[in-house]
Amino acid sequence: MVTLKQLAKELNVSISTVSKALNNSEEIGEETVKRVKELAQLYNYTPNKVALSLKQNKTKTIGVIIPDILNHFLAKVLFGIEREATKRGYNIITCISNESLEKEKEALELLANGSVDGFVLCVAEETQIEGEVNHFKRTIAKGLPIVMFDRVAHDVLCDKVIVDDFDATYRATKSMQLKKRKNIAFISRINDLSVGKLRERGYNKAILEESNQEPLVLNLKKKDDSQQKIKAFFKKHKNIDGVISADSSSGIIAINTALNKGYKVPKDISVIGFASKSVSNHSIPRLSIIRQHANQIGANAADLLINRLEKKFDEEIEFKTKIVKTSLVLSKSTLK
Amino acid sequence: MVTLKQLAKELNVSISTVSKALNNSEEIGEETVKRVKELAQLYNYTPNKVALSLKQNKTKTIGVIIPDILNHFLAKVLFGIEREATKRGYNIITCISNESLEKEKEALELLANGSVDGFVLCVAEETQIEGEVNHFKRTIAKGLPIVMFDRVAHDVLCDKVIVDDFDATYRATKSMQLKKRKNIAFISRINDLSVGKLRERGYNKAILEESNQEPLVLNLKKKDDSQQKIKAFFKKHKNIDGVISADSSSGIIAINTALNKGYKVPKDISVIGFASKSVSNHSIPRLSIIRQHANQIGANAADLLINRLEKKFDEEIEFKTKIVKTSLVLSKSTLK
DNA sequence: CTAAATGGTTACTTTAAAACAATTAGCAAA
DNA sequence: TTTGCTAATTGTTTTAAAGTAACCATTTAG
Repeated sequence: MVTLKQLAKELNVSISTVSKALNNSEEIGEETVKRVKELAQLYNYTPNKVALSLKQNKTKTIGVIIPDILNHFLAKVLFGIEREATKRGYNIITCISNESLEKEKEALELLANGSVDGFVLCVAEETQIEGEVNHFKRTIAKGLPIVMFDRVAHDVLCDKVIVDDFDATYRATKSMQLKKRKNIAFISRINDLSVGKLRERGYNKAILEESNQEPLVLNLKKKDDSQQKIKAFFKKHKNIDGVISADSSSGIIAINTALNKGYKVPKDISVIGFASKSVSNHSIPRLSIIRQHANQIGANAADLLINRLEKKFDEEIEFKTKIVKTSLVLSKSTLK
Repeated sequence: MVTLKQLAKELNVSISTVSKALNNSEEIGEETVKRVKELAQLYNYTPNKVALSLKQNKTKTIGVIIPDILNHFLAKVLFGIEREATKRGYNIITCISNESLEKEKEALELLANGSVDGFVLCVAEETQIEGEVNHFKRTIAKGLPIVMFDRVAHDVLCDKVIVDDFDATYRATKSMQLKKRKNIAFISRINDLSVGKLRERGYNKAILEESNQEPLVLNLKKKDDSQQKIKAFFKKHKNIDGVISADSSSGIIAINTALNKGYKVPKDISVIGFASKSVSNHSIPRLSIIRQHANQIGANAADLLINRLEKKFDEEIEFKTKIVKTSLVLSKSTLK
């Protein structure tokens, strides 16, 4: 890598002349500017990012902490974050908390030593279960803004981007009720998460609004064999005619299990699930999905953070909570 | 963030005394060391990463460029890279090339300005199609080592981590032939990729070793409706009794399509596909998979890079190509 | 001789370490 | 006992990493 120093030496001028010439300062003569720029081009000079960061006390880098990269939704959000960040001239440093509070803490502390200007993160499962928030507060107190997405800690003052989880399942359930479904079950593998609970509540509300319906919920654990559990669930509750699923796999597995047991989908059982378009292909008929627009969530989160990072000194920005609305995309796993 | 300077001022000693005391230098008195360490602890001092990077001319950061984060395999490799890197004290900066040559070039150049010490990457599809490699060579010439994984550019001298793609499909096909399958088809949505081609060749070899068998290949385009194409394929070739799939979705869709058409799986049609364990759940019976050990691939790639970064000046390490062997994990979509 | 034009010096960001300086202890000689 | 020297101990100064920018210096034109 060429440095200003080397260019200066070769041109027989001072370092600052080179710097100023490259930054189009008025103080440097036209001729000199030209000479400098030509040599810089020749050697493919680019300012050293690290020196710049040190001098300007900002890194143009965002720390992203996600609990699980294998979660398709989170991966997609990451994609959205990356794209928006890149567009605005930022890089992202990614850490994976693996749903662990300890790792989340470590990642925050590791990157809060000048490596990044701020954080975009999704709270780890363990953190949510234990209700721990001090590490977030400490980071913010250090002057590093945080934007939380999807799973958020409500008692931390920061920007947030969330999904209308409650509404989404409420509306999905309602839409099934409109088609005369009377025994709609709710299947979830994310009962420990804040969003999982919200989704269940949305479902519950819709069910309880019908005087003759009762909630019927199957909560799966991470280690459970979903196929078996769902199969047993269907066997126990023979009158199920609809399924709302809260995570990206349960819906698909529900359809396949129902088909396997001889039910017709959607005639006998209608299914709607939180999932992405690509996963919806994994069943025939295709799963009707609640799309979360993960891309947008990521883009919004990055946007909020960068806006805060680039605000002028005098302006105070209030903390915003942005809700990205889900869309119900009906495919053939539900009757039109 | 507290700096050495602030500590030094408060302690009435020089900056370097503080620095040395914190680094357990022999040159500083026991008493002073204690005083310094106590204050540093009190203020929660951590060395500024950026200043350290500048001074030591290394960032302890790896640039990771992946073509597609929504690809489950690639996401899993990223996970492996992240874990290994974290374990060895490195951070990763992630860029997504979106399968585009241009973006890949940009990412390389963007990060080659001192942001990272080296790269771990998977070659973008467009790059493979166009056979462009100069941007890689330029980066290596700048002194930034590259490790390529999965899709690699063979005429670039660097460390590589690959999968035994050819062998994997060869063995999978052979295993079906042993079970008396006579009309085994090959379905792929990644025909443009080097690995896709290798997988097809492995299949071809096994087929052509049987005098009375002919290759039967379905290449899907990205924009195709896989369900429809596969359905049509089955309709056209009614005697298919086995399917080998090269990508993570086709196998699942093949099973579901076969079931939908009334075939019994595995009795009438046996299916084996490249896929991950979690996806194999998306069919009943579960898809028999060729596991690529994406985690290990990532860990190996990070390992190779870090070893090279941390080598002593005098030692020359030869460029290695590590092959991570796939495992054939048979589930109920194939007969035992 | 002054002022505009141009470019150089120096300071600053943070850290580490080589080189150097100051202090003091210990010991020997007067 | 006192002086002087060496060497160990302890700490400071300086340099270096790459960059920007405030401030200062030189040159030349008018």
